[in-house]
Amino acid sequence: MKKITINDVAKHAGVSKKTISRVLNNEANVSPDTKLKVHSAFDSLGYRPNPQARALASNQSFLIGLVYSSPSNSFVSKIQSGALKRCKADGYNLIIYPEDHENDYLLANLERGLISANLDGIILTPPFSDMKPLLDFLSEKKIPFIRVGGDLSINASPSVYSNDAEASYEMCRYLVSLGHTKIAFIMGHPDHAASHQRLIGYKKALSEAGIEIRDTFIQQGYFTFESGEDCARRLLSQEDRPTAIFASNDYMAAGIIKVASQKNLFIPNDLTVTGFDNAPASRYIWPSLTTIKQPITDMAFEAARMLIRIVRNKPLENNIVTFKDELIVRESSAPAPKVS
Amino acid sequence: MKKITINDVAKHAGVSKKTISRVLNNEANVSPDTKLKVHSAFDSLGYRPNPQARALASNQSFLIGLVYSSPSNSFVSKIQSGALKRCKADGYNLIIYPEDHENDYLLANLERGLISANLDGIILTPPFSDMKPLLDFLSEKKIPFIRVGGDLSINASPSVYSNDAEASYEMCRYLVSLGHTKIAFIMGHPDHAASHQRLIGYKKALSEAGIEIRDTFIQQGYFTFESGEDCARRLLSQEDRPTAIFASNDYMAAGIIKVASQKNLFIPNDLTVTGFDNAPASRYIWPSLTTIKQPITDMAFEAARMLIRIVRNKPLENNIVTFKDELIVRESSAPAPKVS
DNA sequence: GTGAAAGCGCTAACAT
DNA sequence: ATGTTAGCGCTTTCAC
Repeated sequence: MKKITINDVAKHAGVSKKTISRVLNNEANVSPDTKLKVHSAFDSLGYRPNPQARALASNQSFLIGLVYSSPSNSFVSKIQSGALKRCKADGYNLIIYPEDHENDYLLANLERGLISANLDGIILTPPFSDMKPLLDFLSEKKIPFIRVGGDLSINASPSVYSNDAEASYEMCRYLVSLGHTKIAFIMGHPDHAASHQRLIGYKKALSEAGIEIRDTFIQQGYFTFESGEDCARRLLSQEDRPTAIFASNDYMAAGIIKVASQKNLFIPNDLTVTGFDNAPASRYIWPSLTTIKQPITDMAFEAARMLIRIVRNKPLENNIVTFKDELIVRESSAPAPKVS
Repeated sequence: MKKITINDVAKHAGVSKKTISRVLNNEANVSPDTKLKVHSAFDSLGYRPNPQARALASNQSFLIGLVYSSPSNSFVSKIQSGALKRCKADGYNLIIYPEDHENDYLLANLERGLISANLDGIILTPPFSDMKPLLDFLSEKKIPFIRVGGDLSINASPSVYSNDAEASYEMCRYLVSLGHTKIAFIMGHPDHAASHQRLIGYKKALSEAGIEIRDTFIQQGYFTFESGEDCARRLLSQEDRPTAIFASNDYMAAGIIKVASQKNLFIPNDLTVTGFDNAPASRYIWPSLTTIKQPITDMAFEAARMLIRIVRNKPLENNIVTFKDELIVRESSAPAPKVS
């Protein structure tokens, strides 16, 4: 079975191969009549254009890169599915780059990998969306990129963004509304800009409510289950322990619940625990977690859409697109216990 | 900044471009001397071969497809990272195809997608590794593929495989050794061959232990948290309820734990619950799950390795490679309660 | 051990 | 509205 090429189709349809190419690329200036002929030739021959040949001739690769760190499987899954949906619809393939952002040779490896694949554009997710050297490198090489969830103050390039500070603020307002005043906060990995934004929201909400901010109630976590356990142990062994703990992601919140259960604290009656991200695990654990849902899939979809516009030299409607987070109340939060 | 091509390098090194090509592809018949010259030309010019041009000329795409359904983020994550590691090391890019295996147009869509990308080979994971029409289609089109975790009886093509029946058998033997006799089983999605294998292991272990197999103790689940809840409700409302429930994956086991907790059953003392897969959630929930760990990452790595050998027409050492699963005992299992 | 010429399957630029 | 020519950057074939 020989491979069918554009020449075979041209012969079969009785036109030049340039005309075939025109039909393939939906260019103007093809009569409806010939278009029909060409399409029927496609069908009867079962023709599939060779993407590598197109790529070479048109100096595009139709390849988009997606760079991410993988602390959370659910985040990765959502970001992939959103980006993929848009890419496939536009005829692009998605190449994934899961990278350990703490690797020393990260930048060199990544740069080599990205360059050698000859990508048309790159989607950067946290914490890569905030790595200035990487951003500068891509700019210099004139490789189009888009940032997802980065810090807007770092770089003026096109970004898709969700307001972490605001979502965190909303969560804390909710906790305050339940009557909590001893609210602890577990930070995310410091390399992620979002971690700092979430802290800002926490502080703002507490200040506005007239609640004193205690340093001992703010613990540094790293987005892992184990770091959540560690922070919980430190928090719950304090003499005047918090009645609510807000963790910067759901895995850390799960760690808190484990430690609390081991200490025979009943959740949510003895202790309110909330998370961030709406990971699948937030539904699987018991009690299920009150958390913040970010529209990650939609954000990735939009990021891919914008990137493809950039690649094709079409103007962007907006350089920054913002998405809204949502508070999801489940079983792990309850009114503060009455003071004894 | 102009793109540098093989011609620039040839000029710079004072050799023909064929020689450059030889060095690029590690072919024989290049003197060490010229090889050195060429490499230094690479460095000083910062040359990166254009993958699309190589692809076109050599009639390869250096693209591997990975097809999977996504019931479990952790499974997807492991399979991706294993396959990716091997692919990148060999100069291949991985294109992901997350597909809903229950979609009516699945086969047509998938076939079109796989063909048009011009992949060199395809990695098939469950339940796609067992879809005979798909396997036949790929064989007919002479697209190399490898199956991961499929049913060996369906197709004689190269496969990477783990013995689900045996792992399930081992888990049940463990439950029996704890003194359980009322052991229930929650099946996985019936489209997955592994689901049936796991049932076989369950039946074998119980029979060997002289335990009667009760139909009411075998429930049909679908690998989702919710299906686990449903099955648990049916199981735990029975008059003579089981003292141990073995779910075919961890998400369903999490569903059991939730339902049990709501019924004030204390795990593991009142009820033993075990899962399968060693998903991250199995550690995050409380009590943590006794489960089966499959070496998914290693299996995917091996699958990619074998596939690339096939693509390159190198002989396979073994057509079928088997991996061993491992029982992981955590907190959710305990000896059977004494009969009252 | 090295090179010249041809060509992979498509698109770009310029006719007509 | 359609065709002609050239060429994308590499590998292949075959010569030396």
